[in-house]
Amino acid sequence: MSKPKSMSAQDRRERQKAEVRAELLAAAHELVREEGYEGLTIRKLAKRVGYAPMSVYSYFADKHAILHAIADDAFESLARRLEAQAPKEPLAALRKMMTEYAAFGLENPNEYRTVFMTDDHTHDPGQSIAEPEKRNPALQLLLKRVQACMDAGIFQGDVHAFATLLWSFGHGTVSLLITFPHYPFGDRQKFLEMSMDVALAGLKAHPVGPLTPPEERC
Amino acid sequence: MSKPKSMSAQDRRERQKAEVRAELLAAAHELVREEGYEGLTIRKLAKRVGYAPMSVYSYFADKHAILHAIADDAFESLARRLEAQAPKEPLAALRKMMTEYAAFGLENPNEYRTVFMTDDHTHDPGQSIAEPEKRNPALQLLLKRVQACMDAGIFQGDVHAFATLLWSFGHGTVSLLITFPHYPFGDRQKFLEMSMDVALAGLKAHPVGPLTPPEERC
DNA sequence: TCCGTTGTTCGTACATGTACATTACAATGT
DNA sequence: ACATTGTAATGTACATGTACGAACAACGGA
Repeated sequence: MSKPKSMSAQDRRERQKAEVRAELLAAAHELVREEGYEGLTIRKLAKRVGYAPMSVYSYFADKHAILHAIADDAFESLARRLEAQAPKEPLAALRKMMTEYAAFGLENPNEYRTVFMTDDHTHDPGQSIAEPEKRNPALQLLLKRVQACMDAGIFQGDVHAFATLLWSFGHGTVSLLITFPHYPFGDRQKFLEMSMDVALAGLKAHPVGPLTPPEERC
Repeated sequence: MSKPKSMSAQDRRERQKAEVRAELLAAAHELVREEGYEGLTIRKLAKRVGYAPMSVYSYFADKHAILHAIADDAFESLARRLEAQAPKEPLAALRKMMTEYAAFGLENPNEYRTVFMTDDHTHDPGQSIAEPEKRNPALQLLLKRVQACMDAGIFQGDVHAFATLLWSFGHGTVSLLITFPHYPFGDRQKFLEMSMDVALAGLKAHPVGPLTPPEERC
C-alpha cells in the first residue's frame, strides 16, 4: 500500500504471506466471536478460509500463537483507547489508566488470560516474545504515567519498581476477579477501586527503591 | 480402619472405590513427579494401575479433576506446615505466613496454577467446588492471622476485606513471578518482601471497610 | 537455459481427551 | 432361586493438536 520501492519477488511473497496471515487472523477472530474461545480449532479455521488444515501452520507456529495474536490485537486497541483519554492531573491519569486497564481485563477475560495468565512455554530465548513490557503497549503507558506522577512530586522512588508493583497489585485483583467469579468480592468496581486506593496508599507510605539489588539474570 | 459399625455392602463398595481412587491419585502423583505435568495422560495413568483407560473416568470426572486433586493434596500439606510454625507476634506470624505461601507458589508453580490460575469451567452450582476460601485451607489460616492482628490492634478494618486484599496482592506478585520468569523483577525474594511491605503499609495507611456495600449475588 | 535450493502446501499418521453404548456383575426385592 | 436393577468397567469412535515428510512451485546461480 505504501512502499512499492523495488517490489522484488521476495517482497511480494512476504506481502502475500502477511495478507494470508491477516485473513487467517480475521477468520479466527470471527470464529472466537461466534463460538467462543473453545470454538476455535485449526481445522475449522482452515475450512473457513479454504485452506487445508495443515497450511495454517505455515503462518502460526501453533494454536497458542493464534490466541496470542488475537489478544495482542485487542491490547493494542486498548492502548490506543488509553492513550486517547488522559486527564491532565498526573495522579488522575494514573488512576484512570488503571481502572480502564482493569475494566478491559474484566470485559475481555479470555484475551487477558492468554496474555497474562498463561506460560510462554515456547520460550526460545532467541525470540524476544516473552517480555510482557515489550509485548504489551499498556505497560509502556504505565511507565509514562508513573513517571509523570514522579515528576509532579506526587510519589518518590524508582519508576520501574513502582510500576511493577502497581502492575502486580492490579493484576492480582483482576486475575482473581476473573478466575473466581463466585468469591464474595462484593461489588467488583468498588473492590477494584478499594484495591487501587490501598495500593497507591502503600506506595506513598512506603517509597520503593530500585529492583535487583544483587543478582544477575541468567 | 475406624468404623466397622455395620459394614453394609454399600459401605464396602464405597470403601473400595475410595481405595482405588487413592491408588489412582498416587500413581498420578508419581507420573507427574517423573515426567512433569504434561506427562500425565489418562492412558498412561490407567496402564500404570492396570485398568482400562476409560475406567479412570469412574473415579474422576475429567483430567482437570485429577490435577485439582493433586493440587489440593499439595496445598493441604502446605497448610499443615503453615499451621505448625507460627511466631507469637501476630504481625510476624502474618508475614511469615505470606512468605511461606509465596515460597510454596514459586516452588510448586504447576499446583499453584491449577488451583489459582485456571477457570473452574465446570461450575455446576450444585457442587460448591468453586469457592477458593472453602477449598484452600491456607486462606482459612490467613483469616485467622489477620484476625489476630486486628485483635492486637495492629490493624483496623474489616477482616474479610483485609484478607481478600492481602490475598489479591500476594497472588498478583506470585502469579506474575510464575508466569513471566524473564521479566526483570530482580531478586525474587527481595521483590516479594518489598511487595508485602508495600501492601501492608497500604492496608495500615488506608483501613478498609467491609465489602459488598450494595449488590446482590446472582 | 537448466539444475539445485528453498519455502509453501498439504496428506497421513499418531497421541490425546472424552462421549456413547455395551457388557459383566453384584446387590436387592419377590 | 430367580428376575431386576443399578453401577463399574470397558470397547469403540470421534475431534483435536501437531510431527513427519512428500509433492510442488518459485527462485537464484551456472
